[in-house]
Amino acid sequence: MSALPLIATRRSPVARRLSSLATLSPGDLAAIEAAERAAMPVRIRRDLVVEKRPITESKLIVSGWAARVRVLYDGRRQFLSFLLPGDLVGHCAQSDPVAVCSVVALTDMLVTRAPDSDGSPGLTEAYAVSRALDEAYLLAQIVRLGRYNALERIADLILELEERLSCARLTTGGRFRFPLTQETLADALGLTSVHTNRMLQSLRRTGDLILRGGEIYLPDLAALRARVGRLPVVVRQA
Amino acid sequence: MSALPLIATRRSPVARRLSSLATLSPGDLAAIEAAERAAMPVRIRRDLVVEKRPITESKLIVSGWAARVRVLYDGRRQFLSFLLPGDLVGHCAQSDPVAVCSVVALTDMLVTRAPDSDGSPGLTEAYAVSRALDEAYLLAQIVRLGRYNALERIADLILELEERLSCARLTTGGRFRFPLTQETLADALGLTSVHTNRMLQSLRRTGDLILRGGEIYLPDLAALRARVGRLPVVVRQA
DNA sequence: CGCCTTGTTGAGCCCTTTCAAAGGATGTGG
DNA sequence: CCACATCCTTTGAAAGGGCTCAACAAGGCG
Repeated sequence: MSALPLIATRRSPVARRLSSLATLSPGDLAAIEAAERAAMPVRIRRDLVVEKRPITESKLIVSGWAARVRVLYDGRRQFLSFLLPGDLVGHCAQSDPVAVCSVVALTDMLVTRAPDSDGSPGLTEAYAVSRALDEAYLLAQIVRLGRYNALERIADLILELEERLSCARLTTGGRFRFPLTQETLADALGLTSVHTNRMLQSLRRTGDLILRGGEIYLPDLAALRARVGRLPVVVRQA
Repeated sequence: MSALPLIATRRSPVARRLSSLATLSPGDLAAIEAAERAAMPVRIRRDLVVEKRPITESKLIVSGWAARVRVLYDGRRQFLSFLLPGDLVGHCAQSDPVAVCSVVALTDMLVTRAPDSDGSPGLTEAYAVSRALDEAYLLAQIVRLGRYNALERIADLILELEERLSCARLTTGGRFRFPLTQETLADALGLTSVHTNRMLQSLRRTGDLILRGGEIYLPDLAALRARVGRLPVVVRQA
């Protein structure tokens, strides 16, 4: 216990994100650490959840990216949201729930069972806030698809990912790992990969975005936010 | 109590919808009826919820239509979802929640405070399922905007509304009240009202849809569903 | 080194938007 | 019961954003 400050600096991305959502007790953090040690690997392109199948447990992403996805009868594909380290998968209050969409790993991942929140006000609140954020990001996705043009969609989504990764301290000054292919990006943004490619080039030409070796660098976050009118997502009172 | 069957036939749309989500006790139904008697009127175009303001209570729609909405800095508007009789507004598990979008009345409405679910397994489950459905309809909206063309968007949304209104028995054989203007429809579907108008005409010409005097009639639900590949939304095991 | 996935580029087309303007409803007050 | 205002629907013409369909380059991996 005397080493708490030291331990704090060693916290994992998952612990950092959940801590940013609610005040967690030492016991909560210990439970998170234990869960992380028990994490299981999931390979890229594997399904974490399959649409229409019963949901058994709530999972927690330790590392790697996943996405909620729907595939239409004719092969068209739409990513609904991205799932990042510290995000919950399949958290749900009702009995006998059924998955309303699939969840697929976009990278190799580590996934664990989410620590039980019973009896922990901190985890209960963190999970509730996490759910509220999930919903807020779904709404943001709807606005992007409904009312943003291609360039705005790309910029806004990338800014959102930066914002979310920041909660887990997975960014440094507008720079972060970006494992999405242009086709994946396109299927999230309701565009074709060809057009996504051209718009990314446009953002690069204007110097708004530098994308190289699976890493993104946004030199001027504030300017880019202003350009697409982006406000940070807030779900609770300061 | 001896008159239960009679009472059952008199159930309100709200009671019918909530009953379709979970098994409700006579006490639950009584609480719903009491809430309905205490309903307050809300005039068309009034806000039920304002974005960024704290959420105080959970509301229940007794009659009329509303919509969750976001307005961009430049005036562009996007409806996120429609709220129909029996739907909950502002239901939320975390502490100090803030509204992530506004909710505006699309018609004159009656709205009441949602009966407290503490101590009622039936209402607790009904609310949980209602939330799960809300999310499922958000996902459906994302797919519509991301991967459907204009005609498919319109048809799919109208089919969804039919499906949802059916839970409250507010439809009869593919016929139901439809109070949306074409501009509202357009702002929900990420289209312009001009194009929405033309696509509606197209659906009328092909006989898929009859729209007159604020009422819609879908002569062949099954055929229309097949045409847009629509499956019913399911969130729990049968 | 060769395969396979991912990224890039060009040209033409089409769905949807934009910008007007007119036509119909609906409701209110005189 | 008509006049008038307002909101909603309808129509036309032209432009544009994003798509389609290739084909080719480049990069990672076994």
